[in-house]
Amino acid sequence: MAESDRIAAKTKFLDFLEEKNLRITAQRRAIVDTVFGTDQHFTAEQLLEWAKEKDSSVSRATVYRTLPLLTESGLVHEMDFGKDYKIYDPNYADHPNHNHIICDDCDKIVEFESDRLDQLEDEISTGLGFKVKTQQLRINASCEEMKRLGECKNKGN
Amino acid sequence: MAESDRIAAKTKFLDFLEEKNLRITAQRRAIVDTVFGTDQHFTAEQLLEWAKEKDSSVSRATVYRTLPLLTESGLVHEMDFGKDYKIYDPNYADHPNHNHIICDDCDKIVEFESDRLDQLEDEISTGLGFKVKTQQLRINASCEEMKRLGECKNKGN
DNA sequence: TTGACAATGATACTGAGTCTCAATATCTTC
DNA sequence: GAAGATATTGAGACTCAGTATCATTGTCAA
Repeated sequence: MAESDRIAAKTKFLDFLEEKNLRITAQRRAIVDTVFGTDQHFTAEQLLEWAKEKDSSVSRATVYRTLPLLTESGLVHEMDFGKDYKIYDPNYADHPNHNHIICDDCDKIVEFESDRLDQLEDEISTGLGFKVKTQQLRINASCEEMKRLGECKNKGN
Repeated sequence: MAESDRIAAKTKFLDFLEEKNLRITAQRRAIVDTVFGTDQHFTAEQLLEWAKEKDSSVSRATVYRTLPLLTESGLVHEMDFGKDYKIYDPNYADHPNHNHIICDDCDKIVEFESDRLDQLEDEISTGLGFKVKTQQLRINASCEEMKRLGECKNKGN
């Protein structure tokens, strides 16, 4: 994410708070700076850890309270890969329809977009009488190609 | 699921146990009878409750130990709709590639299959150098059509 | 029947996420 | 810039799905 995009995302979030009559606090600033200061996917616990480095007063409760605001604002995307924690993606504002492949062996995540896929999903949902709210294609795989290239640091077996 | 399919699924699972040198116990029989005695999707806790009705000696631990065997055998499919519990689908042996739409309002789940979708997913994954293990398209939606028909017992708002 | 060991139940434990509540910070109004 | 209404906070208790432990029991091949 370019520096300008980061600032834009931050500004959008502060605007979002204002629109909802929510207050801009030091803790929220630290959290938002953290989220839009990285390109990486992260977990709630990671975000807590990183945000604490910026402002040690940030607590677990505040992180968990702020995450729904970030997803509601459309700037961060919440993902579920069947692990017992959720993964958050801060690159969502720019690419609102991208999907993910996760390597079960090394947890590597690759993002991709496909207009054909989006179109097909909409077609199917509408045909079944549903109004789509969110859709997530999750592909669990093993990165054969990367294994060959030595990029997949196979954890298990 | 027709009676014959239920018996076939049960038999397949008992064969699966035998192949892996696992033992056929009264508790496993009760669990398997329960799973293939319904068409419904269920949670681990529901399965525990139902199986206990057949054999009160079935414990939570055994249910949680048996579920991975059922999914590994390919007869039951584990799904994750972003809730804090997993949902299991006993109709998987017959329709190994079906996907799901869940209504966020009333929790109604509708299954669907699409060859075009499967094909497209494979194409994309292969193109990215991954060998697909499992793929799950999850669509969270609201069942507009059903709301109109009064079938969606809207829980929230 | 026996014996190796797979499987069991009870229960303690884990860990992500939620809730509570008294104390504090923000923001608006004057 | 004080005051007051109230949104927000941190600490820690709590929830709850799922896992681990371990002594006891059940299965099944020999």
